[in-house]
Amino acid sequence: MLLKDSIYQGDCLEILSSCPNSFVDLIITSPPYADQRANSYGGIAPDAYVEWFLPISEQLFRVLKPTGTFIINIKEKVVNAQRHTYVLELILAMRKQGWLWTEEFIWHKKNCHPGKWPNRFRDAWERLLQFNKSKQFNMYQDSVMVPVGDWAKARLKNLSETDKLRDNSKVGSGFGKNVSNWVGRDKVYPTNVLYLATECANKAHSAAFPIDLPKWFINLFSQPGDIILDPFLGSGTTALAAIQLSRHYLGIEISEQYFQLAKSLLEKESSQLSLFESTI
Amino acid sequence: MLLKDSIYQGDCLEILSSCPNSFVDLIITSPPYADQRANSYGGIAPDAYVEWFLPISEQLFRVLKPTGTFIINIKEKVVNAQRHTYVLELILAMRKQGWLWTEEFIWHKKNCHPGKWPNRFRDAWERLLQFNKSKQFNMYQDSVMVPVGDWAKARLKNLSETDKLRDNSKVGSGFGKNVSNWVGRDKVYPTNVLYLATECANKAHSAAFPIDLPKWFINLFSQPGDIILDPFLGSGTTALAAIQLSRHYLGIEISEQYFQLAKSLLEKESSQLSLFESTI
DNA sequence: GTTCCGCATGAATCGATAG
DNA sequence: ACTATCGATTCATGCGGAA
Repeated sequence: MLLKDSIYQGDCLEILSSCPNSFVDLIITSPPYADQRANSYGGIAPDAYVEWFLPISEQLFRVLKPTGTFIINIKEKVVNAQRHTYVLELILAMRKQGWLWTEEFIWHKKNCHPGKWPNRFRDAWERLLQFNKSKQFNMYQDSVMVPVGDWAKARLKNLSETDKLRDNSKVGSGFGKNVSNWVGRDKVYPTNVLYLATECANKAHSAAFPIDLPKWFINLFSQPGDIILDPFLGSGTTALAAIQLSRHYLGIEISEQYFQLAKSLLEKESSQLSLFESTI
Repeated sequence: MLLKDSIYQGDCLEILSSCPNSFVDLIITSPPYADQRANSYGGIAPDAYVEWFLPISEQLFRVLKPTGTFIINIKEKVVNAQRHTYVLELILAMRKQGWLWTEEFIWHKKNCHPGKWPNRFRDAWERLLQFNKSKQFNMYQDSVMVPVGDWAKARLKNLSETDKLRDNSKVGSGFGKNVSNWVGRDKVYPTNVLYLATECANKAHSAAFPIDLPKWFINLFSQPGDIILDPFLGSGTTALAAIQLSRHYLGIEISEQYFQLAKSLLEKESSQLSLFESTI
């Protein structure tokens, strides 16, 4: 039996087996991409990726509540000058397991990895696949509404000199017309594209994705007190986001090194939180 | 035998059959989405989409030069509260036809259609799938370079100074190369995400993509004088882009109404162009 | 105390070289 | 022929020391 607000070190398939059915409200994870993180996961070969992941997604299906959501952050790598198809095949295979493929959000990365090649540009986006067990899943859209002020500010920023040239678009003229759709409203709903920067590598503790990413989905698909699971915890970003939003968390990480890092970061966060609460 | 700089009205499968092998340099198209444009295409059902498209992509494979590129703008629709899988299946099936799935660009729509649903947000992106016949395809990256990000303005005021030092520290053999790459640099290569407004040049119709989209790919994957094909021409945006960039075009459109619209728009553009040329 | 600037560092990919 | 390793390429970001 797993405890709430805990993280476990070990193989997620093993640890998940001691988790009850219909236990968690939301799963957010970023599994190791094919051939990445070879030291902890043995570098799953692209051709073997689906086969490797399916037993895990089967367990995740079991532990997720019927109203819950599963968000998976993934991107196919280039193999032999082509995009590999393991992500496409994974979606098709998970549907056969019973998952509903509800939506595909896009993480548009503000700062992607540099590089230059004769046949392709830098990869500036990743998939955020949303899976559900039923059509009646919990979604709290109002919690992620964007204030019109911010929205306008963001759009105006895009009209800066540089961005005008970058996009080579006529937003200048078309802008007013579209703005008029929103004038008078306090908040607007976001879209299915998230435009965020990756966390910089030389930050104190870099993570695969920025904390705003799990935070956004936690707000959207859960309520305070719900349980958030991340079976590939890494440095603990998902659990950190859960704490900061008053949700319970459950984390699994196979690598001793990442586990210790996550542990210390979470302890630090918790102590700061209780310190803060005691001073109120 | 098809003529350059012409558009044809009829079924693209039929008309393509009279097109020679290895004839066109670049194909850009936005095929009718499943269940859309029901009046012209009989509303292809999502489940029948792949079956309907494969004979067409087979013809396109034949008419494309070995160094050419095929760009297809597509997005799966929502069926029964799920994203349908016909696009994923189409990619897998086209690979079996011999196509290489080189890349997936994202069109991040700046101002997407407003709307609200209980279980999803507004859809602000579409796929731009790149297929090739061989790994050695033509790509002219310099033609689509964009201004460097804002960070450079604030930080690289003394760039030349820095780069001189950087270059001097290296061995003399590389002299000049690195300097020319960086001194006075104000442009960088773009990424695989295109952030464009949905606004299209002519508002008489809907569904078409903005002309900057085909223009970007025409600049990237072809040279002046090359032949650009769009087997689902619609209102003629692709051909218009080709004209404006001094490429030859070839367009096919089944709908009489769209065909006439494209024809008049192209004639107008051509006459303006020749008028402009005669005044030089 | 602000602002400025040098520097290291990436969920990367390709081509060449080596075994 | 086929796999493994390595160097070259690129640009946005945060930290820390300097002005």
